[in-house]
Amino acid sequence: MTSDPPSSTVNDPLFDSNHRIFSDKDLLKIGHVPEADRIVGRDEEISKLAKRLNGAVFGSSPENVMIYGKTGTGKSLVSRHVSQRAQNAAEDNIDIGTAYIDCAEDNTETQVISSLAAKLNDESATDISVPYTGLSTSKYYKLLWKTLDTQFDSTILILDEIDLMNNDSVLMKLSRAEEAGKIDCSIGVIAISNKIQYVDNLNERVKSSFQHKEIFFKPYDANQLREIMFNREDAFRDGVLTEDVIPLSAAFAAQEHGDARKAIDILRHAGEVAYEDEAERVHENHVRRAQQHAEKDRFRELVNGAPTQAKAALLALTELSLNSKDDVFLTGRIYDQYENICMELNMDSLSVRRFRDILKEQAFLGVVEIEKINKGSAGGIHLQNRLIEDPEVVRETILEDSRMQR
DNA sequence: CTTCCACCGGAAATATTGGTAC
DNA sequence: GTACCAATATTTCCGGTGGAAG
Repeated sequence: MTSDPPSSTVNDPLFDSNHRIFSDKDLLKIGHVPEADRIVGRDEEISKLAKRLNGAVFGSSPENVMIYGKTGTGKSLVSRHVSQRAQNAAEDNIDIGTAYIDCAEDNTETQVISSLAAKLNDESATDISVPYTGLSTSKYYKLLWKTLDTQFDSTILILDEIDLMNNDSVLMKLSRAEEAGKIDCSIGVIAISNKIQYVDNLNERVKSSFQHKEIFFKPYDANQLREIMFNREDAFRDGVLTEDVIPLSAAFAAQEHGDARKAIDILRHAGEVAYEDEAERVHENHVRRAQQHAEKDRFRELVNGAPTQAKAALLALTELSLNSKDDVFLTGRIYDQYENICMELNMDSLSVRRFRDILKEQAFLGVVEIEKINKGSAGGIHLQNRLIEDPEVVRETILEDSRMQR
């Protein structure tokens, strides 16, 4: 997590180690955990969480905790911070393991368990190797238990964005492992979610075995956002930031329900914009442009990162939009166009059923908009699809892909 | 008030991908 | 190379929809 000091051994002038704008950009990275005295306005949450984990430090069981709060309110930050401190504070004869899993990446039971095992496993200490994939779920569990047993007295597991996981039973199995005598290591789970109803939707069996306390995180207010950013000012060189930059970024982020992640993103972007501009200092207009860029970039990335079939589908929709004055089209109409495109590009075309789902996925990502309409006896229920962004822009983005050339 | 159109969308079945272990 | 495994992609099948037309 800590970065290397800037090296001065590079003498090719093409790469300059003395960045004009940033002095330590890592401070603005998403996963960055600042030192204790730089965490703003979360004292209460920190001490609450610490109380729950207290047991681990002295060799008894930590409690499970469920943390709620919107994005960018410091949930992951505080969890990582407190668990790290618990690990450091543990008594001499006590070994605490900690692991952080983002369920947005590992969103199945097996992936979570295998990642946990891989992260906690110290091969030199356990003589176990955890394969990246290929084993059955139960084998991964066995590897995890073995790892925990041989290395730790207590473990704190952070499961971030747990609502994105498709299977609850991990929570149950983790809580039960100890009482079932499978392992001799206590486990405390910190589950993080931004949906308050998460627990309500849990399976009853899971709910009863995952006994937990709940902690709520409030959004940051504008003052706290500002303070957070001032705390990371060191990421920039001295005097590079003009006065308005931080307050303005804070204001933008405050509009997004006090999302500190957004605030820092904008700040970093503004620095990048200023750099590309060859400006000496970061000004207010860089922040504004950073804000706009962020939106466009996000969209381009969505389209660019889409699978080839999805691109073909979007291309069909774009061509229809460009060639008629309408901008909404029925799925069937788009499908015909899509089949033409596939034929010309010499690629396989998917079934209509699948095609519908692809459009729905794109709607979920915010690239298209779908409305359900009913034509009565003239044709029942249909979906009307519309591109949200300018078709010309979408078309250009898609055509950047070499597989889309005709 | 009923009919009826043709697409919608859930579910199950099947195929494909990408990996370990032996 | 063979047997497994999880995850994801796609196809097949089919009952459900709901408002305009009659």
